[in-house]
Amino acid sequence: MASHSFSYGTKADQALGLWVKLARVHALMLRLSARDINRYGLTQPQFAVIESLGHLGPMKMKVLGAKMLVTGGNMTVVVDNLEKAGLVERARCLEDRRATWIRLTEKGDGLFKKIFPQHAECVAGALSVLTAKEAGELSRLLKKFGMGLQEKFPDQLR
Amino acid sequence: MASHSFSYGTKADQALGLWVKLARVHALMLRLSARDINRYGLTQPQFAVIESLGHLGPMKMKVLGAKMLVTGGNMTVVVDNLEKAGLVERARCLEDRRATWIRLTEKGDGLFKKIFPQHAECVAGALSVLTAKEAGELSRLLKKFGMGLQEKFPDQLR
DNA sequence: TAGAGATAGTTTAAGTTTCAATTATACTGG
DNA sequence: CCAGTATAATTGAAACTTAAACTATCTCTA
Repeated sequence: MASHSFSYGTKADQALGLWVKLARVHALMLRLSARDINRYGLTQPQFAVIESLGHLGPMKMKVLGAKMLVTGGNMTVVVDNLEKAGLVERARCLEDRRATWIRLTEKGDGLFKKIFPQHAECVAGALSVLTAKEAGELSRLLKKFGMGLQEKFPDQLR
Repeated sequence: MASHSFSYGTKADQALGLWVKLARVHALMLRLSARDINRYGLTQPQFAVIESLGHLGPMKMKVLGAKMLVTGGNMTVVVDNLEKAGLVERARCLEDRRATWIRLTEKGDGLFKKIFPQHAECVAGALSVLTAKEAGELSRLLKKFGMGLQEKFPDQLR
């Protein structure tokens, strides 16, 4: 990108270059995905909550947050908005009264079943710019990358 | 991930799986990167602006926004905050009076020169969970992915 | 050359994100 | 048993993001 000015050693340069590419692809995919989701009146994080609950069943706020790599204070707002829309509901946890169960309402479950397959198609369409082999390889590398990060920086990643 | 409940065809499933992995790695990297940047009193997007200006020199709001894949309305706020901090400044563009040049102040340039190399090291450290060969392959795939998306969905990507 | 349409940047409103502080509850070692 | 500590969720403040509306300016064409 920057064809001039600075260089901080091959390794650091490569690393930054890769990070930029990763961020760029992520931003592009996020935009495509969000546009699709918006058509159903949901935001990206709202959809992520519905998707998690739809696939894995009711779970506590904390688990939901961990699944989304999002800090706690945040889930409250997202769930608040979904609750206002009548798509999820909170229920007291009896064994641990600090905790709260979140689950889809009937309406939420209906929405999930309706829009999820369409959204999956949308993502698949985007991914079709890669061959199956490339997608497989990319998937493998991303998995190793993610696991490696979790392992190497357990503290800095909360 | 979801070991049960739903399946929407191998292709869509794989696509979603890859998208989840990509989002996860991005979130992890973003967190590491942001923690590092915060030590210098900057947010991630503020740093991105300083980095662009530091590497490529003064540019207009629009170009800055495009470089960051961010909608226009947004740059205004980020630049506002950087201007308040005395790190960048606006200057009227004489040829086109709708446009504005953004450039680093002396203070902003000093900060850039000081923190950029350290941040590059931080990113390189994170990336070291992959071998050089893997990093090269990942970089290639991400590049192809990103270019492919831009080519296939020019409209949906603004 | 005047008017129509495009463009650069700002503003506004709603949502998301993080961090830090707070509340309520649970756990645990002396 | 109970004081100290840890945990689950919420709240509040500051920043970011988007989309849409708006202002000012430019450009192109009839």
